[in-house]
Amino acid sequence: MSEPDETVSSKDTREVIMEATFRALRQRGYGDLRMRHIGEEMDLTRQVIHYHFDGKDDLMASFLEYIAEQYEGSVEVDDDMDPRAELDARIDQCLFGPEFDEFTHWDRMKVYHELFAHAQNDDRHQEILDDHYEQIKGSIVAVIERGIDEGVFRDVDADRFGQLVTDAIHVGRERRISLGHEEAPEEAREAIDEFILDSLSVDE
Amino acid sequence: MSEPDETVSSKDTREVIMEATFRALRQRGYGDLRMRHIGEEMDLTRQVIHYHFDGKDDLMASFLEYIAEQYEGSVEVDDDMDPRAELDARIDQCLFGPEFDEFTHWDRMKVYHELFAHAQNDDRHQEILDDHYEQIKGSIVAVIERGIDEGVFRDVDADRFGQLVTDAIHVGRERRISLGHEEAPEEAREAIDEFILDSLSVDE
DNA sequence: GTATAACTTTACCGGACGGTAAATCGGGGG
DNA sequence: CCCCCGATTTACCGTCCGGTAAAGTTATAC
Repeated sequence: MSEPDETVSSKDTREVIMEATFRALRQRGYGDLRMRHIGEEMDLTRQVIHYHFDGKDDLMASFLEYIAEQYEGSVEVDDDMDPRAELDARIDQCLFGPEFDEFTHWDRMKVYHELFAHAQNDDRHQEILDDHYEQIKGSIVAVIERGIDEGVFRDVDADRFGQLVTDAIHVGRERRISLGHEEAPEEAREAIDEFILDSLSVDE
Repeated sequence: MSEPDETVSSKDTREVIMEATFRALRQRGYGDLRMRHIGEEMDLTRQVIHYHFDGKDDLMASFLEYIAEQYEGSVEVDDDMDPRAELDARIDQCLFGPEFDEFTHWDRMKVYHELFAHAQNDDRHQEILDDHYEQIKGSIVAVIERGIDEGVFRDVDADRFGQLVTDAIHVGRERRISLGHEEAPEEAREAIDEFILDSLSVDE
């Protein structure tokens, strides 16, 4: 039931369900999420969910793909940006923004990190999130490689540096979300600059 | 109901319940944990839990304190260790060991990180975990400060470096647990060495 | 206009959930 | 010997859960 349907209205309805799931998940958290709550966040009744998805597990897997896709699609960089500027933009985007439609960056991250933790008990979720991790890390690795080619970065192991940056972003967000450390994303940004990006520059 | 009881047997029973909770949590995961499952992991019936704890929420908060305490108590360092050796030992302990009784390091970490993610929806859990984070980070900051005093480390911001190390440990574990990246803890160890500890040494 | 297919609603179910009341057990003091 | 009381078991309950069957609605094609 996860493959896209043909008709227009069913696509709309699936979108409506995804947004309702988001709203319910934001308010209740993953552990207290009930099909009924999702229904209450829509104009439609909760039983339509069972028509469009094969039960709760399928819904959650589809929702995880939906939110990961939104995340990936949200990255905007100019083609003519220099590598360092693009790298900065990507990092800032992961740590601080952007907002679109009714949901804030931290709404999305709260839900994302909650599903991330749950993935250890769900192979399907783990697979989706691993793909997404590779995608995010890959986009950072790519810009580092471009910087090396263009001579603005030192000839480092791009994969390794990309992973460091990705992980530093992740833990900065998580400390804010799980422990309530409001300053954690800013601190993560500074640590990335000082300990990783500085050793990337050719003119250090 | 969280304060320690006086009698001997009630203390034993609480311990039995904690261990049963651990076993159930390891097998089922937090989201699928039921009072019934904990009962099945003990010789006692599940209703004794309600005699010793004020329901599931109180049980889980007590369990979180129990597991955090175990974690803290597990760190063994000699008093006469030099700061760099103690720092290495503490990092390795957080990343790789030790095991005690029937549970492995990763059993404990799986449960710990799952509760960590849940803390964003539970103020009591957040408070306990924040205290624990400060404790772990504090022990690392302390040894860095000692190293600075003894002249084996450069005069850096010990609090900042302690946080970097703590966070790098956390994300290395999480990537292994949530995404199944078996090599992540090793990579975290190498990254800590190369990017953080190297810039601590006076003889770089 | 009416047959058909897509979609939505109404009504309902069996089971699992956390929790409680009351009965029972078992050891120490009188 | 029995009473007391903390500890545990047995039996049970009201509620909520995810899911389904069937009726109703709407739009389109012929």
